[in-house]
Amino acid sequence: MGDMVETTDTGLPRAVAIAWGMEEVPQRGPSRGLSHERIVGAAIEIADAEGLAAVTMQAVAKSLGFTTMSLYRYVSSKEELLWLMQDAALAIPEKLKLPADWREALRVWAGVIRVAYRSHSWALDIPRGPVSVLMPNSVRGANHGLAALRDLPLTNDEKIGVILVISQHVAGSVELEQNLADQGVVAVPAEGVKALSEVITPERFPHLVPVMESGNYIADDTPVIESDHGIDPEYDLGLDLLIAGLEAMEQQRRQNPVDTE
Amino acid sequence: MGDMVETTDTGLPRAVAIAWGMEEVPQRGPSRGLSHERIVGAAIEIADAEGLAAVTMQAVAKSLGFTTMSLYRYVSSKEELLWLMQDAALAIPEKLKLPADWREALRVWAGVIRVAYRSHSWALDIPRGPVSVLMPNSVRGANHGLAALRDLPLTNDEKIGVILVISQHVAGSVELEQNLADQGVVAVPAEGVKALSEVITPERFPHLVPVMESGNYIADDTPVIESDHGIDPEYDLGLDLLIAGLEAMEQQRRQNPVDTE
DNA sequence: ATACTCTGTTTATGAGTTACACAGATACGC
DNA sequence: GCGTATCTGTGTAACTCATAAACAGAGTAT
Repeated sequence: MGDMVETTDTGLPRAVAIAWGMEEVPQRGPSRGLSHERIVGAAIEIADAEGLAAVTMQAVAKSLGFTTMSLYRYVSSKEELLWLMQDAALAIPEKLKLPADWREALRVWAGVIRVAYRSHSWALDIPRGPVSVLMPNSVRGANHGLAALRDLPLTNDEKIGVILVISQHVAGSVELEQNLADQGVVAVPAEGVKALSEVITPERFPHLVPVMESGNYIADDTPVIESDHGIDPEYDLGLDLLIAGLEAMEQQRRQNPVDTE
Repeated sequence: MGDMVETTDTGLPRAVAIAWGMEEVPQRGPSRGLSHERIVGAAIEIADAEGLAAVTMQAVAKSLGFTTMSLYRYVSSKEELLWLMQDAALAIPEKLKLPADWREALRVWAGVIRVAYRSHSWALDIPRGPVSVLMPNSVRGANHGLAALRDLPLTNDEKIGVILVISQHVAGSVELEQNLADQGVVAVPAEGVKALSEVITPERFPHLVPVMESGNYIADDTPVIESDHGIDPEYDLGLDLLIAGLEAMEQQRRQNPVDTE
């Protein structure tokens, strides 16, 4: 179940209302010294510089020159702040010029999302749930994805499925990239490889061992060169496969039409 | 960069050594009252029952009838315990009978991974990084994935890419499912939908709005029936597309061979 | 003017990880 | 056998966090 999400009087999660600029600014009290924008901006700066774990209410408040508790006048919990950060970090342009060919369009779209994730990869550590889906940049992203798929003979549900799958692939590959990067490439020294080879034997893992030996699966000591063994190939491969799969589906649909409403 | 990972004298991360049963049991002191297995088991029980957030060193120790600090004789940090939990939760059988046809084999393989993830979905909240890759069940999974791809005309690097992409899809869809489930379906009441419709207009989001209106994208109030609107379709769609993409790639390779070593 | 409401602050609580020092248990070297 | 080094589980305590509660003052509506 999970704890309840703070909602406004419209029934929308507060984070959603804030992100869409729908929160009513109070009239009566003293004028405010802070704003959601400034708070979220400060939090993002910290996350960029020192990682999401360094984003504490105290750190954010301090960087703004306010006390910790003052933030709670703008945000009802840290979770809410994280949602606002996630949305703000994933900036997607409202207007996006997409190529006519759907393949190209999908590539451009995926690229835009990828750039957004990569520029603030900590945003992926914040759970994406029903709240995130209603946030402005998520909505913008979905709109563009559907635009790219416009001419494909798919049902609405299928189109939504496709953009979900693709954006998940993008998110997954960026996340992998990030995790490999910041767990600080565990270069296994020669002695470690020897120890492992006593449990990872060809008899127990007949398909894996040959691949490991021929490739750079385990980097024995040699510090993995970043640019060389990045996961761009993994991103490209996945996208290529998905697009090729869609082409096949398109072919099939053209021969065997389905009511796409 | 991230903090350093605790390693043994072989240079392997301690979690890896423990999981493979390579840690040397001390000789001299009093006999041990606990074991890694019992600790990890207790932690998993808690995670299953109350979620990963409920797994605190204190909770685990208490459920075993020991003090919090006693755990640190077995595990050098909470992070290490989490890695052990992740591996133990993702139990993959060492032997797995795969169909001859690679398409079927991939489906079976993906299904096995999916079942593992689903049975302890909190395991997905633990970052998968270079350490995870060396853990026994990860190695087992990779081995089976490569077995499924045995007959495809791909290079080793491509095969690794494919199993990465697929397992990422599986992980992503289970994670989505979990997040939707435990953020407790934010059913937006009618008033909220109305508020949203003032910012999510057909003019600003021409491709999205029609889809939303025709489908069940936003569930307005009506409590979403679990079984109905699950994300099985999303999982299936992604897997279908990837497999269709691989078929296309196979075709192309058979006509235009490449040295797959 | 007066009452109401909102501001930012101070203070305090409770949960969490983990360092450190201790008393006792156990096996190894002689 | 005996001492010694080593390992056990425990108690205490330091430190970091999120956040509840009460408060004094600022600004607006009546």
